[in-house]
Order: sequence, then structure tokens, then C-alpha cells
Amino acid sequence: MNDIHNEEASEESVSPEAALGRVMELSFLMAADMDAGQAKLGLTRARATIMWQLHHSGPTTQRALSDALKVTPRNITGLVDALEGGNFVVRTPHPTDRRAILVKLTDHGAQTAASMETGWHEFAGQLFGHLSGAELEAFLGTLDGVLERLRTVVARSLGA
Amino acid sequence: MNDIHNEEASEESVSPEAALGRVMELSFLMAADMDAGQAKLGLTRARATIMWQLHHSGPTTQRALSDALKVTPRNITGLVDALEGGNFVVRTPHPTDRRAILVKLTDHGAQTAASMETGWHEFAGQLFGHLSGAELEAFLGTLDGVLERLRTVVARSLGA
DNA sequence: CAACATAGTGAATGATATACACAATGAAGA
DNA sequence: TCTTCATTGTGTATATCATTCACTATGTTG
Repeated sequence: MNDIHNEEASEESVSPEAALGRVMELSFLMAADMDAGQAKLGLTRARATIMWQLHHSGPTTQRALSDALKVTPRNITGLVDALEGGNFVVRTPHPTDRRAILVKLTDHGAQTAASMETGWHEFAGQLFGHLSGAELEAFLGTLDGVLERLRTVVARSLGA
Repeated sequence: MNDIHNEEASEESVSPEAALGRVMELSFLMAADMDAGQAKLGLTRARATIMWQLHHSGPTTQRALSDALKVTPRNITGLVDALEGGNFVVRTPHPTDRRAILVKLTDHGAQTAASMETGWHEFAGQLFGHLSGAELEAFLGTLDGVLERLRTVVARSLGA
């Protein structure tokens, strides 16, 4: 994985480029930590994402998972195969639609998902728990503005 | 790819969890936009990372690329194979070490890297260019504190 | 020169992701 | 009802990224 966070001597220490560099590094390190946590639970990133979705939405069809994760249905089939092999989920028939399959967490899967939930809150606390209410509010305000701009950039980038 | 950015109704709108959720969304959208830009140049994420490294460090041995990207040497071999096949880089003998190979950008590769550089600055401007100096400074200050904590968390997570 | 370390690659494998084709089922209309 | 069309999931094939292990060629050191 990439790990290149150059801080060019020629760049000012406060600049859009500096902010982008920091955010990239943040993103990289967060992913590394979350991957490590998921691996400790016997999960990969993609599989953990499905677990997270099931944990928050309950039993879900593979089609719905495909929509939620924005990946192809075929990909979901493979990920659910792996999760089923690890006894994290089971496939059950859909009560009304015989084409569809409901994926649901096993007891073991539910326990794993609960650990993920706990880890999520701990992680949030470790990263942002030290901030004062005012500082956190200011940070979120700036972040929301950036996110809004980013969403329009992405929409244009993927739409065009 | 994951695309789950739940904003739980039960969570306060200003909280560590809210911040983590926003940062995750930011990270996801940034990756999507950058992937799209790289694809437009005929590159994937991993290949673009090598291009970026070569652009900023000049001709580099595969071993050094392996260290910089923190991936196995074998992986670098494959990525350089692909970049060589696309005429982005050439392998040249190392002047003093006959075991080693210097990977360097072709003209086409250098032009592509220059486009990446331009895109990077544009992207930074689009995301953060609207912020006042004070707001940017505050944002960076908070971010640096978060990064520092994250680094220790990651070090512990990967060291243990 | 012997012993060890380093640089790169072949072979095998795993995880993620896609496209295409297809069977089974559902839904809507004639 | 029966035909038509859409939807759900999966088999097959392929691409990319990434790893481990084994190996050759070369450098380095005692």
C-alpha cells in the first residue's frame, strides 16, 4: 500500500497541499489500524464491511448488499461464500421471494460485529476524545464544508 | 468498496463518532476521485503510487520502491512489469550494482507524472482553497494532534 | 576464497473486483 | 393462463494487487 506523505520543503506549512497531505496520511493510517483490528477478528476489509452492514441493517439480501456496498452482485456472492465458510453468516431463504437469499449473522458473527462496534467507539475516542467541544465543533464545521465540495467534485468526476 | 457512512440518529451530531464517520467518508470519496483521475491516465492506484515516487525521487531501484511503498519486492516486480508494458517506465542497469535495477520514467511517464502533480494541486485547491488562513490553520492544528495520536495507536497496534 | 547478505524473479496462492452468460423466479399485460 | 420482461444469484473467465517460498546472480566481509 502506498505510504508516501511527502512534505515538500518548498511548500508552506499551512496550505491546501499541506491539508491534503495530512488528510491522506490520516486516511492511510486509519485504514492500516482498522485492517489490523479486522484481521484480529478473522476478517478482511471487504468482509468486515458486509458484517458492519448486516450488524446495522439486520438480515439483508445479497442484492441489497450489492447496492449498499456499490459492488457487483457477483462480488457479494464470493464475499458471502467466505463469510459463510468462516461461520460468520448463514444464507437463509427469503420468506416471499424464492429468487432472493437473506444473509444473516450467526451467533459468532453477531459477537464479532459487537466487537467491531466496540472497537469503533474506542477508536473514535482515541482519535477525537481529547478535543474540547469547541475544537471538535470547529473541526467538524470545516470538515463538513470540505465534504460538501468533495461530493460535488466526485459527482462531476464520476458523472462526466 | 465500502460506502457505509451511517449517521445514527442516536448519536450526537458533535461527537468523536461523528468526526470519525466524517473522516471515513472523506477518505472514501477522496480515494474514489483519485482512482478516477488515475484511471483517466491509464493507471491504477498501486501503479500511480510508483509513478508518484519516481516523479519525486528520480530513478529508483526496485528494492527502494519496495521499502518506500512497504510492499514486498515481488510485488514491485509485477507493478514495474505493468508500467513497463504501458511505456510509463523503463528498467535500466544500475551503474555500480549489477544485481540492482534502476526504474526510471519514460518521456510519456514523465508527462503522466506531471499531470498527476497538476491534478494534486488542483484537488488540494478544490477541497481546501476556500478556507481562510485562520480556518486552515485551526484545521491543520487539530488534524496534527489527531495524527499524532493515531500514529501511537497504529504503532501499538502493529507492534503488539 | 568462504560465508553471508542483498536484488530481483519464477511459481503458487489468496483476496478483491469485474464482465458476460445463464437458470430460476417474479411481475405485468394481453 | 400464457407470454414477455425484469430481477436474483451464480458459473466461468479474467485482471489487479499482494503475499510466501525457492532460487539465481551478485555484492560484501572476514
